[in-house]
Amino acid sequence: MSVKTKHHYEARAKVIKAMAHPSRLLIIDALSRGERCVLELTELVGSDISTVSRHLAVMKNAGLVATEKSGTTVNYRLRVPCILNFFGCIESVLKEVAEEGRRAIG
Amino acid sequence: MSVKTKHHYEARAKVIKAMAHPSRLLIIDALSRGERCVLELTELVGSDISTVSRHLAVMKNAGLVATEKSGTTVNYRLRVPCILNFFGCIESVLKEVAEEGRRAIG
DNA sequence: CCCATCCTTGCCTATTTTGCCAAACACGCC
DNA sequence: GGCGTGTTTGGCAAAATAGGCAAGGATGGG
Repeated sequence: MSVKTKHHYEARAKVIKAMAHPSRLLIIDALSRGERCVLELTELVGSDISTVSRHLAVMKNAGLVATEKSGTTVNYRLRVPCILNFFGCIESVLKEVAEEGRRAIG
Repeated sequence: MSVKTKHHYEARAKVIKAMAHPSRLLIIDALSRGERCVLELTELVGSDISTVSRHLAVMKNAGLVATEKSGTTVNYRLRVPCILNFFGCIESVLKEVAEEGRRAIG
């Protein structure tokens, strides 16, 4: 089954790191509804276009997204849709934390 | 459904960030097979115990793990087992990347 | 009370990440 | 070739992260 070498964990971590940023999660969310070019994503994220371009480069390098050129614009799409399943689990983590907070108060 | 405020993405990112490190993935892996104390995890990870303790603190703060004291030792356990489902998806990302690499060569 | 054990925290340094601006690059069009 | 639009990259500064050592709790045993 799983081999669990140090390198293996590093490879996994690289993929997860590529998601571990608010703007990148927003981008994933947007891409889950279809392809988007850099400019569109820039408007959604609200950072400088160079910043968004770099976020996308990180995600692409990790294998999360793929690109397709169309004239002068570059369209990004999700490459492995199963990452969308993460969010349900993340929500339940947040929910647990919230409940704990509530218990601590009341 | 999902509200998608900036704060929402930050909260999600915090949880994912808490996983985005090789040692922390190793810890999650270990905890998936049962509770472990700090010392046991330290041996598995191979870093200084203070480093491991801090990794655990980050993960706890994010809601990934919970603790239970037993005498002088502190046992950590996974709090939300669904995060284990991530790994299957991560593997498929890595597999895609590997295939792409192979295509690029041959 | 003192000690040993287990864990966490303070402090410091090295590294990585993030983000912007400006410059470069790519492409289609005239 | 020159221009405009869309994207990436170089360079830099600010901030966050990681890791070790040493010091500081906490807890149970004698």
